[in-house]
Amino acid sequence: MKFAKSPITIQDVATAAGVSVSTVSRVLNDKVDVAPETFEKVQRVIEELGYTSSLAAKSMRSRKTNVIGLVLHDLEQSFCLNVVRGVNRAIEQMDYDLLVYTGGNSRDRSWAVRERQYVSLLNGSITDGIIVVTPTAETFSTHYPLVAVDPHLDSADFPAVIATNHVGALAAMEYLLGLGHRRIGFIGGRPDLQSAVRRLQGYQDSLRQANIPLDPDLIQIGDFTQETGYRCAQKLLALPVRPTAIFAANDKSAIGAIEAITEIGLKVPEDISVVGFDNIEEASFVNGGLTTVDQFISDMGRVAVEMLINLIQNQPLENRLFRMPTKLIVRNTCRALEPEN
Amino acid sequence: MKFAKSPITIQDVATAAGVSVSTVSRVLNDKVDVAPETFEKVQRVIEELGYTSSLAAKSMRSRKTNVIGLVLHDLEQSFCLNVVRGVNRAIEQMDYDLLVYTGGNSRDRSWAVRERQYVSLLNGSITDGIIVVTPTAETFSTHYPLVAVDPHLDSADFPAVIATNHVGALAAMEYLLGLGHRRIGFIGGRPDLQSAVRRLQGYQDSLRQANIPLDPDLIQIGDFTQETGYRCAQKLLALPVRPTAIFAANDKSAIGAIEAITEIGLKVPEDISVVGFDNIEEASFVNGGLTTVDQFISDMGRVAVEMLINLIQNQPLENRLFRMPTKLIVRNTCRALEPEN
DNA sequence: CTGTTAGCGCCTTCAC
DNA sequence: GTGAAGGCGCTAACAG
Repeated sequence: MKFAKSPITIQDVATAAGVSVSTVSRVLNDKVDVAPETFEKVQRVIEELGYTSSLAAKSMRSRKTNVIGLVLHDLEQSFCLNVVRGVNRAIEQMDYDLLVYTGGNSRDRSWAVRERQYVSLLNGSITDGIIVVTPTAETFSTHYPLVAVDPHLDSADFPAVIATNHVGALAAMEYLLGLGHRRIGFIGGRPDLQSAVRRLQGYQDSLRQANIPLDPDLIQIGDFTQETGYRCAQKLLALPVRPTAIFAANDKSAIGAIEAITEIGLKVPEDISVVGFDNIEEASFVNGGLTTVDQFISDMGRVAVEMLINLIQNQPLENRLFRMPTKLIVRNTCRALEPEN
Repeated sequence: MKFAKSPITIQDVATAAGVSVSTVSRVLNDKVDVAPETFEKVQRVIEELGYTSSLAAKSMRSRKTNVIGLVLHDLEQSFCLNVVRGVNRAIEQMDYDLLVYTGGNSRDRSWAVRERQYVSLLNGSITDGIIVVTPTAETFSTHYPLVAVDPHLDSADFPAVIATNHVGALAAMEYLLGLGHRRIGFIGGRPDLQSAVRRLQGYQDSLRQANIPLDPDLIQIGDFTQETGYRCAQKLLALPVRPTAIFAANDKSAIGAIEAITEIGLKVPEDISVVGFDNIEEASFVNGGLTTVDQFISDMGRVAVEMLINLIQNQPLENRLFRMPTKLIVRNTCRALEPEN
């Protein structure tokens, strides 16, 4: 493979095929008005020369690229990953391509800047519309369609699809309370994430509603990773009065927690019940099946794509804010508390 | 936020600032020949109007975008994820931006086509160069720099950085053999991946070298996930004569294997030794620390970026093929076999 | 059916 | 120091 700095242009193809550039353009864009033989000849030359039209030039002229952009902070969280998965699947159906920009989990404060910068850089130029996942910036300057997934503010001034984190947490807690648990530990996630905050609120609200006093010792804040889940659980287990159940703000933490519980010789669910949040793939087989709250993350990606494409095609949006419902998935990590307790 | 279809152009800025487009262009590109006051005025107008220059138009004119592309099949494998991480970190140092294209783990055969398509689409048009991770296609038609990470063929006709999978597997096996193990199970990965094949070869070669007959029952093929690691281990454990050690072709599989081992009441490393491959983050704390082979995946990303940027800047490449060394990381999942065995 | 023409938004000479 | 003009590769009229 040579890296000759001599890109083949539509002009080269035209000359080689003995036609005009517009004819080549027509072939490229599958226009009908081309003689079959001409079409084939041009096609052959394109093949031979290994020509590909320049996205840059094309988009500049036609103001339409059929490419949608995805801007996300971090590819390492399962949340983002699952959104990408959903977006990808949805994109494949439609006739669009996907370009992802990610800042590479650099947790610096300047992310909001780069986020905005990327939106302006791509949108309307190389991209017909953009999906921003858990945006940090509160506003974007783009004249082109933009949809956010799980933004920090509900009052965001752009269309968004959000997870019903609070409702989901309530459902999990309700279940645990229904099983008779009163002393329930909580393993939280990064406080800078909307989802983490909301789940914690759900935890607290349902306790309050059940007239159970909040015990700050029962709340351990991690960062949504398995490792901190493990460490937070250790702290919970070291408490003078151990919780009978643990609600982890995501599945990864829950898995870490189960690890910690198992390690000290206790069993899930016999000794301690555990509920997670997310319903990631692993959840289905960890410890015989983790009871968790499904928030249909990849569906959020799909919905975002649908909204965006509607916007791109100038179709009306039925809802500027789509709330993705959550669903409690009961598996094998919870157990009713014995009456003696 | 409004999506008015009226992108602000350099012309709008020029008019608003009462200067010509070329002056604005000069300001944009930090040219020296601009009066300080003019500079500031233009800058202010740009700010006010929220103007961002079009990547498309810019790249078309100047044939240089300072954007590099990353094409990868699948974002869900830890290998790819770690490469992305390394690339991201390296990119941040240099003055480049990164655009990722991923096919969204669709394992269909048409990936090679889309891969090539994307390379042509982006390269030289929107991208100054491209890194392809574990390419499926054997050749790419681009006149611009391209570097592959872990390609299938050694004989690839593009610069590449490859993992020394075979050497790494030998090291792991040597270690296990040195501990006295003779009956060693192997959990493989997807056979369509070069890395999986090489690690299996390493397993077989070292056995052969130690004059230990190959037992096909000891080789279970998974797909690099924790789940299949778990299932493969179950099969290994169900064997009439159980292996005393298991070499898993990646850490995820190893973790699944440990799960299976623990589940039937056996202990790692007391009853069975386990070695992984990759040294992913989790490896440091699973089961008190997983002994594994570090292949410095994110460094591979960094090296790829360095090679690519050299290529872009027309600097000579010292090596067209960079072999990333591997290193055995001894932790707590292996144990010397008692002499009685 | 096909060629000619006119820009898309920007950068780069070249004048002034 | 600044403006005017040309052209990057392409598509979309409009002619023929």
